[in-house]
Amino acid sequence: MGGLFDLNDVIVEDEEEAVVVDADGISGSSSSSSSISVSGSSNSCSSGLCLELWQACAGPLIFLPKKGSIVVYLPQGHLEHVCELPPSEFYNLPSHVFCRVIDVKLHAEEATDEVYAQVSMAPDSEIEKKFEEGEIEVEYEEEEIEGLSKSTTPHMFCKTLTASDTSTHGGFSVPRRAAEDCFPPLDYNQQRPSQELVARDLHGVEWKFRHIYRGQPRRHLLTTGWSAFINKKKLVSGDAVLFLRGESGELRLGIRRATQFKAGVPFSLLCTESSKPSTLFAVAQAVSKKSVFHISYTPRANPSEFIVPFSKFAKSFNCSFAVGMRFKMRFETEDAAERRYTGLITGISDMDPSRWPGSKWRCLSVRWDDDAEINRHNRVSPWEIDSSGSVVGSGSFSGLGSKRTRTALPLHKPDLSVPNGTGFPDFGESWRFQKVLQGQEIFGFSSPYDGLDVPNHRSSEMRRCSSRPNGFGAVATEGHVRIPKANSDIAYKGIGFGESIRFHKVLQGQEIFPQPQYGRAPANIFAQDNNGLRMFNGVHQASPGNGRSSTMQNYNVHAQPSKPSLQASSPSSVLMFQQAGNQAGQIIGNKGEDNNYYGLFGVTESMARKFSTTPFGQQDSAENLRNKCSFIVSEEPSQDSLQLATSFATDPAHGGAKNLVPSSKSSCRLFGFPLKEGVLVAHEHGMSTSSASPPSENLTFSVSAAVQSHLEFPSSTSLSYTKVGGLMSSSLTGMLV
Amino acid sequence: MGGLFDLNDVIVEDEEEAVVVDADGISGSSSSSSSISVSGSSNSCSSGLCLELWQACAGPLIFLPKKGSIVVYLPQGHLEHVCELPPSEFYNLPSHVFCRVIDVKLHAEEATDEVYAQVSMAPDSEIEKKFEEGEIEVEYEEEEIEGLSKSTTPHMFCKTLTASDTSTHGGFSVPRRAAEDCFPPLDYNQQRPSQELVARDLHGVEWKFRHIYRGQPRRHLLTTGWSAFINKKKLVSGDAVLFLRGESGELRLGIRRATQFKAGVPFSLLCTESSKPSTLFAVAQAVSKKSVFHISYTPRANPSEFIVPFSKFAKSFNCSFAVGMRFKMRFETEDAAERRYTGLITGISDMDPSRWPGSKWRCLSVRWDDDAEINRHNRVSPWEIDSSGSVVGSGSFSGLGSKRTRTALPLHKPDLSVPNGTGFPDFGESWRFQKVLQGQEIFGFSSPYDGLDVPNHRSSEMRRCSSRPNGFGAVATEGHVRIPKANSDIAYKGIGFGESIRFHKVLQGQEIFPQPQYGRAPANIFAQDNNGLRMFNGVHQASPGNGRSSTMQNYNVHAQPSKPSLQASSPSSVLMFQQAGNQAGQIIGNKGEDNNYYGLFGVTESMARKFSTTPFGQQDSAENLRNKCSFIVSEEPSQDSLQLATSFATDPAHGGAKNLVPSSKSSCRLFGFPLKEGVLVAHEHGMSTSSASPPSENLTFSVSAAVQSHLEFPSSTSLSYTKVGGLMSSSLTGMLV
DNA sequence: ATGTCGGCCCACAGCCGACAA
DNA sequence: TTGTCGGCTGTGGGCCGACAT
Repeated sequence: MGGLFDLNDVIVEDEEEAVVVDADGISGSSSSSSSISVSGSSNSCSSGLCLELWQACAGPLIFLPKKGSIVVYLPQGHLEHVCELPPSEFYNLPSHVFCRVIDVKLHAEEATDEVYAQVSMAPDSEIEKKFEEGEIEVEYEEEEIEGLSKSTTPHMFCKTLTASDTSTHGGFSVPRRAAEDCFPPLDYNQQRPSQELVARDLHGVEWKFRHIYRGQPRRHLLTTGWSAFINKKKLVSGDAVLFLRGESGELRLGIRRATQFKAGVPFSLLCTESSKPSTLFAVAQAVSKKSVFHISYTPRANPSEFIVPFSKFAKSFNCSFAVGMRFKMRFETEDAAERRYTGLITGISDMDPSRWPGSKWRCLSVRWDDDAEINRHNRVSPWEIDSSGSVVGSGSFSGLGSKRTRTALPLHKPDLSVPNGTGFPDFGESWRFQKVLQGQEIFGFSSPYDGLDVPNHRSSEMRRCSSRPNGFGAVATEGHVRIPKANSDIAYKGIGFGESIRFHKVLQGQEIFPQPQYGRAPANIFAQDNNGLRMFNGVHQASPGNGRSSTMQNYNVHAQPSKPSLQASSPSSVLMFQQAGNQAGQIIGNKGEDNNYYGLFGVTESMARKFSTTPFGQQDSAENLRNKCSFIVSEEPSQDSLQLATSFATDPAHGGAKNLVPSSKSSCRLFGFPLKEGVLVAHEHGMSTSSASPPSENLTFSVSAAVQSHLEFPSSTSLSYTKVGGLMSSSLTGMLV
Repeated sequence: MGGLFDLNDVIVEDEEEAVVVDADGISGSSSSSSSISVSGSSNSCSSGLCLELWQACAGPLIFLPKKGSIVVYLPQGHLEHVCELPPSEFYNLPSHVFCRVIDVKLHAEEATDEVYAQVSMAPDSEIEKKFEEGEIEVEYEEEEIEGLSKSTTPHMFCKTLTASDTSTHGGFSVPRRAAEDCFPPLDYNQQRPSQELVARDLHGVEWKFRHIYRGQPRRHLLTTGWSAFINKKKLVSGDAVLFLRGESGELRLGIRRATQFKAGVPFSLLCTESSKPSTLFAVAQAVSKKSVFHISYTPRANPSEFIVPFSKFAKSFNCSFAVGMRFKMRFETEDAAERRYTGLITGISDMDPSRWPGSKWRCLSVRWDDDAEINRHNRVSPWEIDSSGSVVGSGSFSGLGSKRTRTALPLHKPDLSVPNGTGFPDFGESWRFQKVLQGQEIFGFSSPYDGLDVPNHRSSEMRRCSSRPNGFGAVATEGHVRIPKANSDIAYKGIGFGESIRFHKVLQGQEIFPQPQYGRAPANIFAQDNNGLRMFNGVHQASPGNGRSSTMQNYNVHAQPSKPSLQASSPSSVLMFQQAGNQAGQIIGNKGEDNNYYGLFGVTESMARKFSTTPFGQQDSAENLRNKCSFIVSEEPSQDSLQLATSFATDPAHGGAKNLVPSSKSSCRLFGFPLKEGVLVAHEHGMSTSSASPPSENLTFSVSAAVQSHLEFPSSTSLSYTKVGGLMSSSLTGMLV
């Protein structure tokens, strides 16, 4: 019995004390839960509740906003998240609110260890305006969106508890790898090596376990102290525990209860402390007054993603979705693993047509491929769909996801060197810009469809996806407003065109190194397979051969052998094109299938392919048009919008528009350069590639179409083109009657 | 081992289910606590939470208002009761609000079994008005005020748990009497008689215990099932359990946790569910709008009696309190027993002079005789003092409590045979009543003091105790408006003089049987010891020889051998006089001892003694004056009041007053007859004593003095003397300039 | 590699009368 | 009469390797 020591009386405190820790030293004042203030990407784990542990408990798929970052707040999602009858004021909120994250505090409920966050946000009208005008460029950092757990916490494991683990009869059987990876090494020379482990939970409470290596065959076990933990935490078979070894070797201990949305009451809450401080009324008030508001976010209790990173949201704006499209989505499986599921978009319609018409919240009706699964909504939001883009259906249809796109007509480029006072060109100025416009083009919509038995609706089915009924956002312009990295302390008042001067310089090195995302490796952008040009966004974590994301796997297989000229290594951030014969675009006008959208489409992949052979300048416009015009939907088929769309495409009388008609056939290599990516490139390459490209390559064009059927205010469409300080800026502005 | 049976698996449900029961069949909708609606004196105990059990758990001293009864709501007390910062509106409430009790729902907290009640009350301006005008007569039913447990629940016992009872080592030792009284009989022929007991707690949850009679010597024990109960309820040594056998033999089981106000957190709550629905703001709003409001009353958590039965409150208005007076008060001791404590009034002042000037809430500063005791306030409200009246101090002073008194000038007696339509005389009508009044008298204040070294303040110290700053209540009239019994469904609109006709009849039997209180036995009223006349209120439950209420014990000893003419048996409801030499009265003008009252006094005991030698008619007036003029206090010494007082006493020019000046030396046997007591007497004696007394003895006199220093409205003083229908009624009404 | 089980030990809940207050 | 204690016993927590997957 050598080496056996009794831990019976050194386990943990018996009292359930509320341990409040706050990394900022400013107490969260919540006595019933632990808390930590998260500022930026600070990984400080000194107190009980550390970011990594929180994120690990929340799960890898949980998005945690960062202080200073920009997010989109979705009232509808919030409504789903809380168990509160909203006041009528709440319904006056827009369907989405662009916000700057003021503060994020991490909490864990004292009783259940349920993780939640209290997020303070300030509606940001600047961002909103810029987004509407298409001036915000989506910065792509998946790390900001997805969880940090895997990348930043090397030594961790999560095990779903077995019946044996949770019975009173014995202890906890530690998987060998996990023990070797996370626990201090044992002296295996002893007959029964053992040691005492001390791990702190989310509240900073210490738990002590006897860790022994014994049995025949040998295995790692936690014995003494384990049942106390099980009992205190009320863990049952099916719940999961996770151990996490910090940098300095200290152990963290978290739990993930089994998701129990199925049969009625979730274990956790639905209506507990974490939902208290929200009070939708306060939110409604604050949002309408553009002042800071506070929400409580309990990610595991209700998977309603009502705070979405701006980039994810914006990207979804740029993606095409159509009935019949196939897609993938990531989910957490019951055993806390991650898994991709595929499904089919069966309809596109408002979730709540009366209260939030035009909202994209769960606007996609879907049917999942594996039917019997519950736990998944049959309505999803566009941004929930895997960012790698849509997946090819059964040979009949091609969805398109693009990494970097723009929204609609008209497009213009801001004056980078001589910003005006506001940072935005006003209406009068836009005419000035028109003079210098060049290389831009307006397309009508000619979108043959195939598959799905819906007859010729084509362009008449075009709808603009207006985020608000009054249709602001009808004019989208492209600017180069940079969204600062999430963890920055950059005052967001300062991010106007003044900053864009900096971009001017770094743009020098941009050239043909697009999208170096994730900061991990240079991007592999273009992959051409037998059928045409494909762009990948392959940042899925498919373990080769496990068959889970076989579709993506296949794309990788296709892409890699045929890699083109550019330096390419990791499959991150790759746009994906699909060859679909000569179909110029896919428009599914599935009239009436869902309640109030007749159909939805964007300028599709094949359209882009077609334009990809045009010379550079025009190319860019075409690409932008394709991207920006996706998701053009309005509530009713309107002759106005139809006329506008076709007039852009055909009427040369629109000021300067005729100059923008694309000629044809150029490389698409310069498509989709977010300015921020340029910055990243410059940083990564040390500004070393500053000279090669011709001046025109420094330009970024975008096209926005003002298509608005409800004319609550004068919609304008303008086109302008200006060159200032070596940078060309274009804007198309046209008055819509 | 015969007779042993295993109950281990039939104990109780392990799940802590919320059992909601409602005797009305209308669910209380509270899922976290049991509830029952109490209507009137319904003793229905069919559901889990029965009134008797609730009252037993609350304790015998807890007042539980009844639906339909009249109570006084005291905002200051409410403030002490809750843990809520009151809104400013709350401070605008009057210091006391007369209310009709609309509904009472009994609850018990699910987690702690803490009993609480949710009371709905409606401010009743009629009652308020009538009270101010002195038209309301205090009906005396102690049962309404005190708990019902003793009188209505015959088979019950309460035992404070010993260390052995609560240890895991053994079971619960049942006192023999208790077991025999409450439990089904055992078959004592068996060697170890045992049975299974099933008892339901406040929530209706069943608990099963093995009841065995064993050991040497034999004793009753609860074994199997007991520790489960202890553990579930988290009972510790010092807490008490109580068993209660209902009519149909079913067992009830309640707990009374040890009071733990001493060291910080009371076990129970301070801020739990029961305090939620109050929200002082809502109360403030409702009261100001005279609409129904709801409060939550947790009697054991905080002994703040902020709902007082009207009779108790009104009676306290009629009692004299003066600095230096000795008094008794009942308390629950730590072992859940009842005990009287005595103390000395050391000051009379506003508790919160700025916010509630003139409020009687805890207006008495007291010093307790047994010093070291905590748990007791050093400020008490007048109505908390034992209803039997004050107790004689250390030979220096005698307080006097009278059963039935009136308030102030002017007083009049209603027309018993011709009720007016409203049931209440208005001011004009009071003149009409004056005609039929008779036998009433007004006394000035001539109040020599002795004891306590305060110099000659006497009448100059006289203050009117105005319950509201504007001094309503300055004119009090006497009527015979009867407050219906609490449990009655009598519409309170109908309680006018019509009913008082009844009094007319029962008054016949009134004669000299005063204060048959508690409805238990004929009253022993007068007891004369060596030093003089004493009146007892001896309804304490002093177990002889335990030394707990030795003072009262002594009084009893004194009283009984010398009982006077009246039939007297139990020591209930006995007025007590104390001979204090020739000291005519005790007026302590302890100027400045408390903040804004210079002093306070009523017509004191010695005054009454002095008058007790006068012939009957005057006697009665004197008594009434003493009672009614008690608590005459104004914020400042006023010449007006002084003049008035002395003029009453000395000026024979006041109409009829000279007739009423007490001559001297008569028995005090007729002092202090509340009309209601007359009723009770009549009931108890079956109207049998209707003839013997001379006509004058059938009269009831009362004198009220309108002594108001702040003349916000014309104070009036009138005196009239009338004989109507064999009843003499007098009223003095004089206009005070 | 690890989930489950039987064997075993031991702490403690809990029933008993003895004893004393 | 009843509070506390020592004695006794049964239950179940919990550590162990065996065995099977």
